[in-house]
Amino acid sequence: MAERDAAYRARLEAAKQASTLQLLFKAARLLDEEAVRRVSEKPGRPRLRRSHTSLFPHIDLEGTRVSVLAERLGVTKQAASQLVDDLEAMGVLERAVDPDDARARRVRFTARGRAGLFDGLAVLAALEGECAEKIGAARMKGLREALVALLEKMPPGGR
Amino acid sequence: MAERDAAYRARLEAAKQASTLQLLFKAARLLDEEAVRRVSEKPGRPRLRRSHTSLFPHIDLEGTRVSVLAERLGVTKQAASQLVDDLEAMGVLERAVDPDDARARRVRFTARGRAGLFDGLAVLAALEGECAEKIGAARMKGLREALVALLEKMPPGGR
DNA sequence: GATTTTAGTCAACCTCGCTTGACATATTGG
DNA sequence: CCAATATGTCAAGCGAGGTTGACTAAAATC
Repeated sequence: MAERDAAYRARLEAAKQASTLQLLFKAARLLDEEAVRRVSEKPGRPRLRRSHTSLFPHIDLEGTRVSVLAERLGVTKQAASQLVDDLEAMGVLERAVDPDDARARRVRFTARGRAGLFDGLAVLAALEGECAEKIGAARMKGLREALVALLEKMPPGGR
Repeated sequence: MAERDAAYRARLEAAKQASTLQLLFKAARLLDEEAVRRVSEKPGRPRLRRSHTSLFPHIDLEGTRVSVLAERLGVTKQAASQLVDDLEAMGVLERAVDPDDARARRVRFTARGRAGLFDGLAVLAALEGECAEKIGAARMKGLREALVALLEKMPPGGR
């Protein structure tokens, strides 16, 4: 029994030590938490949730229809509409008319929304700068190269 | 107006290109999804959720009290107890008596739970091997070194 | 030995992030 | 011009992942 326990412990330890993926997950989680913490720390900011921010990259400059947003997010249009509702109430997005189709609306950023977006990106850039300082430019470069290579080979087919 | 739009677009593009952190988040998310997909693909496995697996690293070999688990997870003991309930029903964990304290129970893995744990770690190791193949050993080493350095300088104080 | 604290559970409820279903309105296609 | 289709909203509901409050039983404290 004691032997089996020792073997168990040893295998667990080995797995922990070996897994670069676990390190990746942990680092991503911690940094993400830190970024969210810093952004939401700023007073006068609407209380954004992750589901809200995940919408942002999909909003085109000229405005994007709710159904298109839903498709890009992989959710129903009702769900997308709900997110837009929230962000509209916060003054981040607005629904403009679509000149080509009276049924549709074009969801786009307000001036305030754009400003907030850039603020958020600035926070991220600052955090990244701190990381580079801590681990050195060489390691940061290695990190970036590995991630770029990894992402290039990932999306198609998954495996 | 067209000028402002161009500036907006340019700033967004710059931010996207520059952010190694965003690459990190994306890679972690995709790999995590892939790992979860592979593990839950295996038939005959209990349907674990992330909240369940997040409990595992906190369970000691000799068993761990629910209140300790709650503390380590940063949730209430009721929430931790709920997770243990689920995993007990799946046959992954069990509540053993605590010889030192008749109020307490010691939550520990069942034999089946341990086996499943190692299966999961094996899946992770396989996925990591595939990544290394795709990007090359040198880049994988660079990735690992950067992550180790990063995590060493992160937990205390955060910033 | 009485009182207070600690370990754990039961029950009700909450928010978040979605879904399905029903519907009004506008556009497109035969 | 009428039927079929597409855009979006309203309403209800659900599962995940928690929370708070009330309670029991066993230790610890005095």
